[in-house]
Amino acid sequence: MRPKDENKVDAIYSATLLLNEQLGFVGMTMAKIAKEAGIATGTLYIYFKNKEELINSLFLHLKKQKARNILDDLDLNQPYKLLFKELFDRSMNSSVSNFQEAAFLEQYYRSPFIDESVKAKGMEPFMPFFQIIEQAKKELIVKDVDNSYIFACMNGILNEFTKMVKEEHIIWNKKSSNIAFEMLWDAIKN
Amino acid sequence: MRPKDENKVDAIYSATLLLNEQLGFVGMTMAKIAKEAGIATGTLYIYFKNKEELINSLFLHLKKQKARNILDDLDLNQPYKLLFKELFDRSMNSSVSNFQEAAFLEQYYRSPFIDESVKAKGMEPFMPFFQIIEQAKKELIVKDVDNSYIFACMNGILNEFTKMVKEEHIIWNKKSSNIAFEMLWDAIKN
DNA sequence: TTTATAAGTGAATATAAATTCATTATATTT
DNA sequence: AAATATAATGAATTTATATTCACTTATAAA
Repeated sequence: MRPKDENKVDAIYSATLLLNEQLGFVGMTMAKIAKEAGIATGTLYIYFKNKEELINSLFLHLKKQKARNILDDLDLNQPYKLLFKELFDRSMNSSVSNFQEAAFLEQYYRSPFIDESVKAKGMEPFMPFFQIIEQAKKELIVKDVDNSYIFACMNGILNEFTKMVKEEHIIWNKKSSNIAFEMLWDAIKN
Repeated sequence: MRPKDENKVDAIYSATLLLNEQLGFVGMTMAKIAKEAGIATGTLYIYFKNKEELINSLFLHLKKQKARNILDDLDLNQPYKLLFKELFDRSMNSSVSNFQEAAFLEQYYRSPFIDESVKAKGMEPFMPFFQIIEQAKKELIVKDVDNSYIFACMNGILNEFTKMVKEEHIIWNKKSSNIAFEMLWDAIKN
């Protein structure tokens, strides 16, 4: 027998992300994905049943990767402000160095390919993050508002700063990340 | 002669927005748009040269509409915090009651249909808004940081709250809008 | 009324994309 | 080294979508 070349999955994912960044889901055809990945069109169908499955697999892959980037080896025994700064920096670094992810998610969430159960599964790796917010609220560090509000502020600010950095309206370095974080912290701190 | 029925343009825009909301640009075909608008496919091509032109026209239409919603008859002679609250409420009301707009823009900005000159033209109606921020910074009301930072915070928080409201994680009323605004204000105030 | 002109139609055509499949190439196993 | 199972290929097929066009209908002007 001949084994599958698991590098190909990565190549396919990369190609898909690149094409999405450039042209969105509309411009992302199976033929172009294959060409960009350096394989034949038919080979795509050896690794994925069809386009829908390819897209949903990539979605889960990105979610898991992001959760790892943000949560792996996180030191929980530090003052909350530092902990949130750490989370903020990790999120920004992950988003900025992997901007294609955000671009992909935007398209995914409003596409005919989306699978609601897959979407829900994508949240699972982030559970520890929600627990941190809960705990910070209990200890009166963070505003006593519904989780959604905290979440909206963090996510919203993160998303927009990522875009600003990507569009080169902001240079991302220690100074700018401190300014940005202080704004976020002011928004959510008690 | 027979005149064009200008109501049809509105019907086409509405149909396009609805389809985009449901299925994104991928699921938005000319045949479906026509059917949803209650006209024949061919009629679309009387009002718009092709799909690209339809999409770019709709983009400009939405931008102008939003600028009107936010800026028309704005009372500039009030304390800055109230002025920003007014802007925040108007933006949220406009976004929430017209969520399809945000969904459309998300897809538009990363599609093969985008026309950079049209995109730039879409910013024009918002110039007065930028001037308000500038002035508030001069008067030391708002943090003395680059405009992009202020903008990222406002936009980010607005976007995320809109999504939260749309996904029914937050109910939008006087109370919740006050909480949300206080978070935003804390983020940008000096 | 009649006529001229453009709107409106939807089936037909052209184009493009997803998927299949007969065939070839390659890595394991015996 | 031969046999075998699966990966890989890319042209052919199927399916979907944008656009056109011959024709019909509605309206304004004559």
